[in-house]
Amino acid sequence: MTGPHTVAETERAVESRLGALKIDFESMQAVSNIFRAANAVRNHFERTALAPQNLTWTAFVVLWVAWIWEPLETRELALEAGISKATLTGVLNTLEGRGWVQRERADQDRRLMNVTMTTSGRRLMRQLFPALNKQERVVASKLTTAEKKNLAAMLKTVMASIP
Amino acid sequence: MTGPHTVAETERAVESRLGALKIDFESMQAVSNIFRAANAVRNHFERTALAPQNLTWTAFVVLWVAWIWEPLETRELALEAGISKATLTGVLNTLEGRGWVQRERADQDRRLMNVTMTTSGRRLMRQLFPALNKQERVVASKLTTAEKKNLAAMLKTVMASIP
DNA sequence: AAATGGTCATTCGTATCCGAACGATTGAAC
DNA sequence: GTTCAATCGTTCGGATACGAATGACCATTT
Repeated sequence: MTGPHTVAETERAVESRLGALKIDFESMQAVSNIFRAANAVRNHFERTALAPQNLTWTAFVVLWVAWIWEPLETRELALEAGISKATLTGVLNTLEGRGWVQRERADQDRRLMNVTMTTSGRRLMRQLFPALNKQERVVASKLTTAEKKNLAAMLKTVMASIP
Repeated sequence: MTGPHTVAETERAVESRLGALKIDFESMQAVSNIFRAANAVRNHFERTALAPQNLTWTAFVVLWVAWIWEPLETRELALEAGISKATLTGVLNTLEGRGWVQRERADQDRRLMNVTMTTSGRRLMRQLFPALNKQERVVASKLTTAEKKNLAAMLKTVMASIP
């Protein structure tokens, strides 16, 4: 995941292309490492805990949100999972096709769609979530408890800075 | 991006489904906030600095790596950008179609493909990179310089923990 | 020089991913 | 009771995203 070039090499290369233009390298490094870490961790999860069920990270997140908060409406599920409604439609097709969730049109408001887990889906998550948490422990194993909390807090600060 | 439920509510809901099973919530929060932050920042960039050119974050990263290190081979570009060779082929088709990069088969080794920027691509990046760095500054604006470095370091620690 | 094992970018198949447009439905105004 | 703006999930179009298979090419061995 990490490229072969060092930070210093990159800064020199940027300066040679922009001259005197001021670039905030601390912000750049902080942000780019968020993306690198997210990709690396995501790939690790898909290769380990999620591989036996051939699940993508997104599909797992949707399944997890549905497991925790069911029954819930599609728009809530998309918001909580952090994906668009359009994406959720496709993911739900996948998950429903494998028999892990169910869609039902709401009685009161016929526009809404209620999502619930199936028995098979609940059984899967009871086994899968601890397995995934074990991998979360692995990727965070070199951080102290205080550092994990600090990391989460700083990332929340970043999100709170987005207009 | 952030869901409507609090951390405490989530932990209660997990415990009600797993009973006595031990879950490492600190690791879980640290990891899940990496994903949330990455998605939020990515969406912000695509809505602001990248919107005028209708560029995705991935396409920008590929363009950036090519700009800094050109000429370079496809496999190096994929490694440095953090995507697979298969994905890169599609992204390069997009970027080459818009006239920002060029592909040329290497003379010595006919298997290799060298990627270079076009004049139009270099002009774009000279304008686009400072605009993006401005947005990086925005999302990191509530962190001190020391915190930015600390954040980057902890994320590198996470990546180094992946087997 | 023919065979072989390795490496390269691409193609294929499948699954996300999103914005915009769409049809169905709702609730309120008149 | 009928317009009408708002909201729901889905569809559509285009762009990622990856593993596996593929065809081209290279270097080494026979």
